[in-house]
Amino acid sequence: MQLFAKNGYVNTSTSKIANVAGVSEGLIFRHFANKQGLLEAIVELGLKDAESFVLQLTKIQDPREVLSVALELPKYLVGKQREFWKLHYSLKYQNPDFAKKYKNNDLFLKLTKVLEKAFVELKYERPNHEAALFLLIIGGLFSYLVNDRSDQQEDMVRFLKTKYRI
Amino acid sequence: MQLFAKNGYVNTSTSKIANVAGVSEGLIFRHFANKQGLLEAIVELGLKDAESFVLQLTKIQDPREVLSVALELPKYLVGKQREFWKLHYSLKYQNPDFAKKYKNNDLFLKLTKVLEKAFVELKYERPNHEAALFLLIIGGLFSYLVNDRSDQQEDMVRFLKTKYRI
DNA sequence: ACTAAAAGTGAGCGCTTACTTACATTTTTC
DNA sequence: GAAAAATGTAAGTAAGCGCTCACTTTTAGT
Repeated sequence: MQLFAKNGYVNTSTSKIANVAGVSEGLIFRHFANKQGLLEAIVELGLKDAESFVLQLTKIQDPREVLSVALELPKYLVGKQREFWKLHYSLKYQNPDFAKKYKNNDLFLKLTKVLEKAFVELKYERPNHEAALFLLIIGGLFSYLVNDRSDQQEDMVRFLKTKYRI
Repeated sequence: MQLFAKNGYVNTSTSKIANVAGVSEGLIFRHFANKQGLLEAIVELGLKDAESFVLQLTKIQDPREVLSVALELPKYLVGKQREFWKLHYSLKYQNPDFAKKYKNNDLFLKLTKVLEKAFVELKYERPNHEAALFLLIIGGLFSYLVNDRSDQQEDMVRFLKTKYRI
């Protein structure tokens, strides 16, 4: 994951991976059918964290709390698995197979529904649009962090919390 | 640009480029020092459009009109140069040289200042934060379009225009 | 018509790539 | 404790990569 995140999938050779991991190159191909298989195993592992975070969100009652915690999602996840999220963004625009698989992932769908419910309870006029906008903003916070602009991210989160009165 | 945008920089070989362009591979290296040089020439060309759009923005007087036109920026630019912006996003996470060069580009800086001025004139309480948020949202609209979700983009733009009362 | 520069060609070089294969060692199973 | 299965290795392989180079063709000025 470190190598893929740092140099990109295509620029990371299996020989380099084996070297850094301290095993022979052939072993990679015994455990995973091919290079893409290794990638998929890595991604699967990394997604588990995100899933458990969203699961926690669904259990929160207070809608303001839901929004507040959702705003912390980028910082929490990127802080915990920086390499994985860098990798995530690089793959999105680099690896067609990954992009396709990712679109079918229901993680963001779940998150949207939780946000929608919160905006309904807060009696916003158009909760589904508000949820979509909120998700878009969260995406922006992610890219702040992945691109090493955590100061801007902190500042923006603070501003958003006052703007949304949470 | 088409090939780079579709398959990524690393996955596009110079021989393929020459083949599609209908010239010999050697010619690429006579006109541009190397593969990276070809990329830079392509990017330079594509950025010109974006620059002229931002220049137009600076000439608009009415602050509401500034915001309204700024919201149309993604649709306008991606519509005009779809391949270029796909390429842009893929490079951002794939090509370190490009990412570095892009950070120093003052295009987004100019855009921020125009937005700040508009929010000052509209008497928003914290115009610089509002401008940063607006820019973040515009970035999200870009990624909608680049990832083939233009319906969502249209819908979101309409929602934002009512939300910002423009 | 001559000429020098510019534009274009394509074979091929050295190197790296993902992946295979033949073989050795360790672990599991009964 | 031996057979079987799983795990590991090292030395390959063919294909593809960016790039070079000796060469031919086209263009433009006198």
